[in-house]
Amino acid sequence: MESQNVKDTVRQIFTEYLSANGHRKTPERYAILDTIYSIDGHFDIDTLYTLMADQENFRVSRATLYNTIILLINAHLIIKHQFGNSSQYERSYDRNTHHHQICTQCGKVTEFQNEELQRAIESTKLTHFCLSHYSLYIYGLCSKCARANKRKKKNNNHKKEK
Amino acid sequence: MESQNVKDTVRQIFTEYLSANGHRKTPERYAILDTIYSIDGHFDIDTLYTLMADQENFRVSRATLYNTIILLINAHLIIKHQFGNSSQYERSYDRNTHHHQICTQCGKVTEFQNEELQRAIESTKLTHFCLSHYSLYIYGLCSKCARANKRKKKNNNHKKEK
DNA sequence: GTCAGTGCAAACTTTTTGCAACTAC
DNA sequence: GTAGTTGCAAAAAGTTTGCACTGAC
Repeated sequence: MESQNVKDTVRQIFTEYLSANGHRKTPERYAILDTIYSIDGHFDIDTLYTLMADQENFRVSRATLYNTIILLINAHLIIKHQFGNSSQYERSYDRNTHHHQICTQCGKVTEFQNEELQRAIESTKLTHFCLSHYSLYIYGLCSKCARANKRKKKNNNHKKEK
Repeated sequence: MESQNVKDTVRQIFTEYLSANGHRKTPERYAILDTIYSIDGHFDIDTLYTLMADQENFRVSRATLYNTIILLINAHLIIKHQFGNSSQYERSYDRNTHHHQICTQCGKVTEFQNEELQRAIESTKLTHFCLSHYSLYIYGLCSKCARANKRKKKNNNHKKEK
């Protein structure tokens, strides 16, 4: 789907959500949705704030960002993650299901897809629970940090031998 | 394994970790480890602080709790979760692998086990990444909230009909 | 004796809240 | 016109940091 089509579609979904829940269709809300759907990958509130402040887009306050984010989560247009210190968000419409690898050393987050895993999770029978979405976070060492550690260990051994 | 045995074992693991990394074996650190290993399920810093302040155990400051928690994570004796506002922790030694269901409405977190799912995740081939541990969070509605919503919807329909 | 670790309070970061002004309906 | 929204600033909540003191080694 083309980028503009996606933006139009999510705007429509958002409009329906706002109407259905008696919320107003303010220009701020649409500007925020538009900006979010022009970001690839994760973002936090501060990044979004700066992005909207810098570009000619639209100037909105942090409070409005937080308010709108809640609406967008409820409208299933974005999902929230909590790795690291601040909350991270990502758009959820027209994006492939993916999982997250988080390096416990440098904090780097990478995404990966795995259909088999996806199937396994989605076909899990849950008791007393109605699934909406899920997040799988895999923690460990990225190749860069693993290599750095190896080198460090080697150096330490050399020191000891002296 | 008996509770006391577990506590002895983790204390030993912690001792080895501290020695290996040139950290001191302070009474505060062991008191914190002991308290954590007498808690079932999740806890946050504040809960731990209150628990240790109330009981005769040992009085430690929040700063020390944060410091020690980091050591315990690195020693693989506890793992960190980030649902809701504050970070949650749980002991990881001698506890069954489990996944988390989080109600998006009331925030309640429940654990469940599923060996098939566990196998699927653990057998996933990762590229450029060395797995240490993982967390699967399933979001949705708990049965209580799902029922409450149904009732609410019904009432709204009745109102509209008037 | 030395320096890592501790307690305390202050600082910092992220998020929430109260309130006056604004505007979508 | 009115009530839901916005922006701002203040407050709250969670975590980190600086510093003097303590105690493990």
